Amino acid sequence: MAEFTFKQQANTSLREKVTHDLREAILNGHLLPGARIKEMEIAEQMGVSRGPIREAIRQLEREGLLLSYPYKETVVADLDADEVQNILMPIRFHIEWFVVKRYLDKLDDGFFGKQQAIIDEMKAAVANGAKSRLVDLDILFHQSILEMASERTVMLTWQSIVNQIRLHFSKNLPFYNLDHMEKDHQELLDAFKTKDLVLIQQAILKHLDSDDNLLCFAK
Amino acid sequence: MAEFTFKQQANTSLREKVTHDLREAILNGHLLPGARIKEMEIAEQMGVSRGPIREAIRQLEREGLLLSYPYKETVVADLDADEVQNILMPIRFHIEWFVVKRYLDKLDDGFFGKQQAIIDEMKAAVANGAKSRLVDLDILFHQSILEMASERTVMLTWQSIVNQIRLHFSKNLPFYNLDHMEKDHQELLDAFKTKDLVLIQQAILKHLDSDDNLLCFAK
DNA sequence: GCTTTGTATTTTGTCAACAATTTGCGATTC
DNA sequence: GAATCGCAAATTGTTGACAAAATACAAAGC
Repeated sequence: MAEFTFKQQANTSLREKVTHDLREAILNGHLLPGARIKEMEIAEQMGVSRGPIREAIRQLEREGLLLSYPYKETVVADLDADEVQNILMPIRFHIEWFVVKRYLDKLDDGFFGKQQAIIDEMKAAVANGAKSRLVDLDILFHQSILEMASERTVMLTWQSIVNQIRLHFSKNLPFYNLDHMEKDHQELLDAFKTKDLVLIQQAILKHLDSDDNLLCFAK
Repeated sequence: MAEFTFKQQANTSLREKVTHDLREAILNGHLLPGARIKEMEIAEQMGVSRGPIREAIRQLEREGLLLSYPYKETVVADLDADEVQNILMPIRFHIEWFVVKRYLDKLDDGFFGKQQAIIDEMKAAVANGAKSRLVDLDILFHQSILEMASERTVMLTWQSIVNQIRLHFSKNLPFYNLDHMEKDHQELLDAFKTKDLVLIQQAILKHLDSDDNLLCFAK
């Protein structure tokens, strides 16, 4: 039996907690696109000084969630559905394909089990109408693929797009037909299980397309 | 004739100047990968306080040039040539293709003239052996394509990869055969001039490949 | 000699005050 | 009454001081 060890302490700085809370507020729709971010207001509400707030703003600006105009104001960004579909989603597809191709040998039963558990929870979430949980599960499914690689550039690229994708889906959830969700991801997972790169590529491409088609107002 | 107007004042904050100078120091190789960034040291050298330095660090972290470990240190990132070639360059290709496809009507003589001027300067730079200028010109050529769109997501994505690409090329310049440079870009521009999307796509794909093949140690 | 412990130093993280800039608004002028 | 000006308030930008954490290193114990 493995010897007992303590878990690593979190050791998160205030800045990271602020970034996290501010990000969640945006993703959960408590701060809507166009809403002005006043540093002092948020600092008081959180009970911290403006320093960590400002650093968080710089980070979220890069994540595409905030727009900052020097000396003027910073506001919550608005996303263009078309840009998300035609720029960010294909980038996600691309890095996913890169990782799967390169780390094919890491596609083991442990991985498949984890993915299957996510899909099963999707099924439950669809049944319960737990829509926001579905968005999280979708992100989780795709992120866990990328985490196999744990390559810096992969994760950095992912982080620079993931929250825009998440916000887009949260915002447009009413326009999506969620019933497909479980089936689409199951097909993707089944393709992974074959370990056949041709089949996997086809499945990823199809997954991308299916997302596209679900968007009612797609151009 | 157009009426005379004054140019917009720069109105750059200290934070932005610090970010710029720090970025240039990294791109010009004055701060090598692994080098530790000490906030106080840089603040003293620049004659500013640590606030703007810290905000610049947050930004450059997101640009992939710095790595920050909370409560410990931040160091200059090292880039994996393979990741740049297989992740970042295809992303560049992708957003370029997206922009050209969508803004085909903006491909006018003014645009072609600007691009031709860049290529002409490439020719001169190759002749003079002005290598670092060549890297700038390559970036400039591709950036001016994206600037046609002035779409937020396009520019944000570009900014999150451009400096990694620039650093990669600066670093690996000795391994590239620069003679191709002018010819490759001329082919791309000629394809744009046809306004034929099939030809343009072929040219972009070929351009991506040619970059790939120039890399002597490519896997 | 090697490990462990305590301590000084260095460095990062946070804060609260101050400066610079923008914005809102009322007074003034034509 | 519309435009301009000047001032006050609000907000962002910057700073220097203080707090917390990590590191380096010497001393103590085995």
